[in-house]
Amino acid sequence: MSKLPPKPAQKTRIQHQNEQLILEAALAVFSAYGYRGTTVDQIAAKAGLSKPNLLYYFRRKEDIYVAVLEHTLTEWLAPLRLLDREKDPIEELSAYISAKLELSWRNPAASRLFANEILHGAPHIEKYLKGALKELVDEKASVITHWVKEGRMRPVAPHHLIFAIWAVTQHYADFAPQVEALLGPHLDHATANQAAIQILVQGLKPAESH
Amino acid sequence: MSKLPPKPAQKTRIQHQNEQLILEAALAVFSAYGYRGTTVDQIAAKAGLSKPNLLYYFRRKEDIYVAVLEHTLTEWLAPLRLLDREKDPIEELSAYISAKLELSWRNPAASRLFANEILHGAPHIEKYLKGALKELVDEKASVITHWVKEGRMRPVAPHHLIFAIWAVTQHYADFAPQVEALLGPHLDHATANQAAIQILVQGLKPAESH
DNA sequence: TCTGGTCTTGACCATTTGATCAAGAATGAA
DNA sequence: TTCATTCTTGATCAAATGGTCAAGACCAGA
Repeated sequence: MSKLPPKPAQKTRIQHQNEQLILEAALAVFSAYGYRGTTVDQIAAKAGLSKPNLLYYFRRKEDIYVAVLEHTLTEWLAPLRLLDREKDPIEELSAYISAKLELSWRNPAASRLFANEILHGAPHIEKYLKGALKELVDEKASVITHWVKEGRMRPVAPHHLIFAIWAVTQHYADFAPQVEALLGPHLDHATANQAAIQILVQGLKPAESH
Repeated sequence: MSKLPPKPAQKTRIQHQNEQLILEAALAVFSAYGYRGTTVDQIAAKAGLSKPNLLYYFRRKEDIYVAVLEHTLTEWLAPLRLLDREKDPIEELSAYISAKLELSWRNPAASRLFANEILHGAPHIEKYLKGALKELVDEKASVITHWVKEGRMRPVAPHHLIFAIWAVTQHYADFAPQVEALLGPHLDHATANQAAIQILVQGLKPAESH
């Protein structure tokens, strides 16, 4: 919650740099071991700082966690904002799936951090889920409903469609060890991308379109 | 790994009963707080035993965890075995999705325990993933390929289809706080079930079938 | 160079927690 | 009832861990 760094609203060069180091290290460690499984020492070591020095920037372990979590949420949700009701639903949803998959490949740690938080009851982001997130999702759900009404896609429960897209795309990050164990060396981003789009979107094309 | 309970292969009535209590309590606590977030005291309290007494049945905390995890895997995978290559693919896959969803509603703790384990690198079940699980999944993937070859369903990457089904169905257990926050009181099992089947399976119907 | 604020750290503390153990209580077969 | 085995627990320990603090090093503007 409180960032600590002393009085001045103005950040020092060193402050900026070290906070960045800490956030990057914390993301890696928290996402790998969970909140309770992570020690302040681990984060400090990964960031190349001493433990007291790290605690100079973030007074409590929880402050680091919250900072990393909030820092991640924005990026993670950005693609959803792009859904445009004026454009073609199939193309829009396909693009959204691709964007989410790209995030999973590029930053799996962020996905896992988020998954872990929710898996354990989302104690730090309850307000966010019921506030900003719900607002955005409800809006995009209405876009889907709009598409359905216009006959541009088959009827579907919009919220559940969004859940399905999230579930499938984040699965490749969150369950990576399982995916790799089962696909072996055959794991290919392009193939996964194509399969995900086909599975999730094929059935939504309006009846007359093929 | 090692179960401890002394020499006799024969289990006492009390042994059987207390081990059961412990496994149930451990599933609840581990799935809620993760491995590191769980204390032996918590499990003992939930099971109604003293800590030393609990450690009489399972020597180490990790032994309890492994026992619960293995105990869960079998049940969790059972529905997949039922996929029958001789029957209709759409009906078979729909039934599989329903069965998996039913598990998520009935035993979300098991789903979360499993998700947490994989999320953190699957350190305890690596062999299982690459062994028994891979074997089963490869076999069922070949069933899907068989269906495709016979033209009974559209071409699809079989492993990715299985991933998608897992992802969507388990999402309702693993991300329950998010689902509830976004659906509010509108969360309805039947609706979710219908939506999941439609989204995942609709696009797989062969072209001429509608 | 001087100086006030910023940054860094070794030493330390209190608490939590996994695990042990000896001693006693309960159990059940003969 | 007897008694060997199984079961239970209060007391205790060592290690891990989040967090503090005082003292010193460093930095940048005047």
